[in-house]
Amino acid sequence: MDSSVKKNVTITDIAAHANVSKSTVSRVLNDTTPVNEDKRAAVLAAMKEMNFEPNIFARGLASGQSYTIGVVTQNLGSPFYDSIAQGVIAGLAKTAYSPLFADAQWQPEVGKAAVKTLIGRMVDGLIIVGTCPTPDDLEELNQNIPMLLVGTQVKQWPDRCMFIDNEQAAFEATQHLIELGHKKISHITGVPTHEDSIGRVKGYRRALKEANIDVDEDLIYEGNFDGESGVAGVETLLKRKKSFTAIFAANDATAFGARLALYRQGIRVPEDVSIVGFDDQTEAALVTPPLTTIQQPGDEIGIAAAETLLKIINKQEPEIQKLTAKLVVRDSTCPPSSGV
Amino acid sequence: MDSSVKKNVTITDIAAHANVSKSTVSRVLNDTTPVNEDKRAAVLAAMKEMNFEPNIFARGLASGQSYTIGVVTQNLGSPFYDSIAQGVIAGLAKTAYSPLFADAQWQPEVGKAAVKTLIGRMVDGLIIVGTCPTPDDLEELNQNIPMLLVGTQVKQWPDRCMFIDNEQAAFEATQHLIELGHKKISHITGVPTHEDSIGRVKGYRRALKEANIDVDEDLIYEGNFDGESGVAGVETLLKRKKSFTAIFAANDATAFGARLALYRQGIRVPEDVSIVGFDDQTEAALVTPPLTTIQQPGDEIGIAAAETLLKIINKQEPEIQKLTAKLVVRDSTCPPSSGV
DNA sequence: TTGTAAGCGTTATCAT
DNA sequence: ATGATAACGCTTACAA
Repeated sequence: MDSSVKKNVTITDIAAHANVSKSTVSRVLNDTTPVNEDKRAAVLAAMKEMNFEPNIFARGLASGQSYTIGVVTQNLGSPFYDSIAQGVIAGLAKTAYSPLFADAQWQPEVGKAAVKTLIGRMVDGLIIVGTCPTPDDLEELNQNIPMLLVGTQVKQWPDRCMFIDNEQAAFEATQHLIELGHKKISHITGVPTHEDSIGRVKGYRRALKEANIDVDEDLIYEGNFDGESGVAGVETLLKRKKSFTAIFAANDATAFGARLALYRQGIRVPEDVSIVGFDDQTEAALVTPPLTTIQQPGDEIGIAAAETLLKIINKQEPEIQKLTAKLVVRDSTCPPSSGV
Repeated sequence: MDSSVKKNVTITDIAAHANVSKSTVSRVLNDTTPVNEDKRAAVLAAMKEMNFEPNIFARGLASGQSYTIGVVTQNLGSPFYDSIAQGVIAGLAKTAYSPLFADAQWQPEVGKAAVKTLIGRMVDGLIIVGTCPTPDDLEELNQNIPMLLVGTQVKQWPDRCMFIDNEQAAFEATQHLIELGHKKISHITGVPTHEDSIGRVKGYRRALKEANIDVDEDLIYEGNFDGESGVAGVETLLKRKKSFTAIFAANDATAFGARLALYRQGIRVPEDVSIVGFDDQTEAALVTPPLTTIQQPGDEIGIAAAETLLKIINKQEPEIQKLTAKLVVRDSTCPPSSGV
């Protein structure tokens, strides 16, 4: 709690105080070479007494290490990605590393700039949440710096991606509906080009196929992961006059939107139409009716990502954990009745 | 799309390429001294061509500045605080500064450690989201480093806090209900000791008082800002057998919880009970019925905070903007009928 | 306006 | 095991 604004204490000061050379001080600081016990003690004492704190810039400049992890986020306010970011912060909290954030706004250009900034800041590794740089850029990156893609799947880098099996999860979501007796199941997709979305569509189709239910393309609506597309999806479906008794939405936001559109038409959930979402964001348990959804543990993913990246940085075996999503059944699904 | 992995480009390289000295390159980089237009152009061209990115450590070491802003967050997954954090990222995006995050988990101890880490990393300024260090710690901090508290109000530092007028906003929320004809209005509070919560309670009381409605203490339930407390609040209210026709919830999450509890009891919203929330988080517009709430622009607050802090750092006039919240009327409120 | 050169506080490479 | 000393990349007097 000393306030003095005097010059910062440097290893040179410590060296003088402990009667050793700068190098020795550096050695005890980094534990890189054996140092005699008495000298080490003297140095440690001096450091304590003088309240020494190493200058991270000098350190970084000289060593090339920054003890900083760059995190590229997508400022879409998506609760899932937010929770991943929070997880990364948590995962790094007890380590010597700190997370440095930059935002890509879902734009490859911006993402590229963000990465550039981060690299300019000499980050020791990169966690890219929700993709964004193009595969080419990624390829280039991956050779220069330890990197991990999180919350999404990029084919090119199976061992550098941390994601859940979207297809399988979507399969289970759809299967849940089928087991309840539904046959006319609609799917409102996410951004069609997004890997996650593609996987979920696949799972949906596979579940239907395995149950010998023909896929009716008119029951599939191409959305974009946000609430509005859920609203639009239901409105379109209704306009098409196709009857359906259930909806599998690509994520919770979409599910909320779909539920709202049904509400406006006086169509009951789940009595008339069942809904399954994807993400299990906080609100899923609070909406009416509480939403049956796929639980995707964003924070755990973030924590695991941080740990894994640190291992990669320290040249340990990467060991990508396979994170699993699971179905959480709440009140938005039930056996079909009339349908709509 | 050049891929070469060669050594990083330094100002020395740029200098050579542009036929000037290192100093000149530094000058155009920092805009600190006039430089001839042709040389400046040559330097700029070289920087672009060689894809130059200044090394932040070298810079920091030489100048004492880090071009880094420390951001202390509260990992509560609260959408409001998340959006502030996103806003800070956005506000810093186009500047030379980058945000360095650390998490305080709503614990003063952890917050203190977080701040220490950040300072050890020589951040040029500190943005503390949602408070956490104790006032004493803050006092000490404020003298050593430019600092801004965001999304909350701490009496001691009126000119270092960026927050909306909670009392006024709550007043308007309650007034809206009163104008619709409600007289028996319940309030489910946030964390009782939290400044924001205290302000909202005050606004609620003032609105009732100005309308000559007696405050019924039994209609006030002490919650804690999360969904569960909304559920518990309504259950308690119902158990107390006090009738009420409207609820003003301390935030949206609480409102969602309250709405769910009512739903479970078969009590309709808004026909039987109107609800007003606070925050206008994304889901507020998607729940059923869409929630009338106070719109608190988290991202704008974050952006403004970043800009303000930068001004403080650069010794310009602080000029704390007074950010305003406004009522967004949706479908969860209507004139009272029977009530419950 | 521009260039030279001396730091900034560490780490890393040599010898010793 | 320890100590000089040269980097690391940039800023900043000080000269010119």
